[in-house]
Amino acid sequence: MLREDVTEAIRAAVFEELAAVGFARMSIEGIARRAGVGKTAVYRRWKSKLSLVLDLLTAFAAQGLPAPATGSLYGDVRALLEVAAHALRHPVASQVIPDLLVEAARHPEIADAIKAALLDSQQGVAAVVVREAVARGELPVDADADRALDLIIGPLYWRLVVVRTPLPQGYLDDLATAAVAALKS
Amino acid sequence: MLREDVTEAIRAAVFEELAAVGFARMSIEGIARRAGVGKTAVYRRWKSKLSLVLDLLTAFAAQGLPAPATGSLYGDVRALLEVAAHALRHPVASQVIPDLLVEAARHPEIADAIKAALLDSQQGVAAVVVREAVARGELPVDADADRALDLIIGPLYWRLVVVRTPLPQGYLDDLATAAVAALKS
DNA sequence: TGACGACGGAACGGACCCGTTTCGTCGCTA
DNA sequence: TAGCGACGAAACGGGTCCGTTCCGTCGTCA
Repeated sequence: MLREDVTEAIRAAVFEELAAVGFARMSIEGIARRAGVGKTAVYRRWKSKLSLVLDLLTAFAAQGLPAPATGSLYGDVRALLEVAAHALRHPVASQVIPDLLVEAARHPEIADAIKAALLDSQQGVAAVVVREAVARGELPVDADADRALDLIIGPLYWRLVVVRTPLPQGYLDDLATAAVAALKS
Repeated sequence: MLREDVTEAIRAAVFEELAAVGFARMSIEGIARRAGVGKTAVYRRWKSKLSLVLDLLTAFAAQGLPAPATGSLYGDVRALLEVAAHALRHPVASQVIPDLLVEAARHPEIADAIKAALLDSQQGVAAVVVREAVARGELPVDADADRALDLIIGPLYWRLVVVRTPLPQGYLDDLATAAVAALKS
């Protein structure tokens, strides 16, 4: 009989707190405070900070990711970059994702959850894109999907999350062209 | 008249503590404990956790990074990847660097220090590599050094730090080939 | 040999958080 | 309308860390 609106307020607060202070500094008291809720309401639902975050991640994983099907390798790559750039430009996501990736190195549960929520679906999409490009004859039959993902997402992630420099006009088109050239090499 | 051996022990402890628990969880008490030193010795030298880390970063920045000069674009790119992979495979560095990058979003001072310690020197090296490749006619005259760095380092960083999957045999060679193809596109 | 100063250790009051318990309130549902 | 249960608030003892202060020790230099 837990009230759903309270549950949702807590979930939202976790997300905001994660972005604001990061997993390491995040506290149950802080979450309850931000959610306008008693600590009891939080502990009634989750047993620790970690399970709270894992719950959020698995909910996110359930969404899945649609594979693009534009009919050309360039089009598919460009679409992938668009989706990724949109996600990584989100101020909250661009803060939360790297933070959790760092914590993943210390908490295997987080590593597993992130793998399930983000990496697996991305790798799945990359596999589909590569397979279709091979079927069209755009890539050799021994093309590797993991390598493809590295070449497509890597530069964008580096630029948006690590360097954090604004992208020039047309940069995604440029990256897509470069990635296709790299894939065919 | 501060004892240099104590100073050095503290610096080493900061590095280890940073790798073990991250900047957010790191405490002066923990550093002193790990260094086998009184808190007083730390506060006598630095005024806060932040200045401690900034000091470490600027010391690191002073080292600089030599630009490769192998005589070919592929050779230079391959050499860059080798150096970066060596650094990012280091268990301590691969923990500390992403952690500080995340904190950089919350502390402008850290962002500046990282830019000076890592990004600027890398961008400088990339600029040299691109300029020489242009001089050799391997790249068009309008080749962009920032884009080059994204294409070279991005996939490697993504793979080593985000996905954290072991690299297959010959993967650096492969990445170098792919990066060169991307650069020429 | 005496004075100086950095040292490690211990303690300070204050802050924050942990996870738990108790309380009175409020909104369901029977 | 009576009862049940989730709610927010507050307090609990216990923990860690903050930045500071005091102390007794030890090495150095005059």
